[in-house]
Amino acid sequence: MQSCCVSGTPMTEADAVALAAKLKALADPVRLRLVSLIASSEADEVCACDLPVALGRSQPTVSHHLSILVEAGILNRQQRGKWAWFSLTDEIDRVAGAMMRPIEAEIA
Amino acid sequence: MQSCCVSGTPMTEADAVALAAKLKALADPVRLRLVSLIASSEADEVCACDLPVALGRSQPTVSHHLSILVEAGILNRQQRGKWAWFSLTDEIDRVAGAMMRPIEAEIA
DNA sequence: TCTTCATATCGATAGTTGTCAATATGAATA
DNA sequence: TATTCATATTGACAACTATCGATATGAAGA
Repeated sequence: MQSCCVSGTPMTEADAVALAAKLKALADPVRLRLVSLIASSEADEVCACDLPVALGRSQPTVSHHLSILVEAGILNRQQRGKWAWFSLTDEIDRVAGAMMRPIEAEIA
Repeated sequence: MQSCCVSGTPMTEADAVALAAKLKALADPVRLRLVSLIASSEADEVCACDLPVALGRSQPTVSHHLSILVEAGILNRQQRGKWAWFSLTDEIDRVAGAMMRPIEAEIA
């Protein structure tokens, strides 16, 4: 039994479906860069207005990806004046640290 | 800036593509259950022969998912006699521990 | 209210994915 | 070598996805 799985019991079908949904929301290069842009930004948030240029995608495409991340509970959306600002949810902020460090180390 | 991203530099496009590929390999309920079955098994490996019943999928479908996980560097394949045995790669074992521990701690 | 502009939604399209039945491959044994 | 049986591959199909141009929505300011 691997060190990760203290319980010794395999994931249920329902748990697998739930976790797969979250991973699927993250498993796209544009969405990973969105999360990464926010996580590495000075104020921990970004304005949607900057993203089409930053990501090299059309405005509808960026909007599509943002809504997927919000839907998955990964991003918060906040309207401020004309602009929409996005930040990481608390849940993802907690998980992200543990996830990204070893994976980034692996890739490097 | 979030705690996860010490560097303060957002992910490059190439890094995002590479990480997305790994996450995509994991972002499926059947494949998560495969990984989970192996990680929680007594001997840290499973025989392919048991998987169609365990997962409720056809033999070709299971074979398809196994090959995706092997291709992504998540599973090792070892032929022993007529049977094929699958285990987690060292890389994934390391990452899995880091990923799952905080998530399990969260749940507990 | 009317205009402006940021963002979301719609509609379409090309590419990808999960699934299974049928078949091929390949290893052990008689 | 011939047979058996576990696994992989093929072929097909329905469902889903990333993308963009065009258009709608909705908020701020004139």
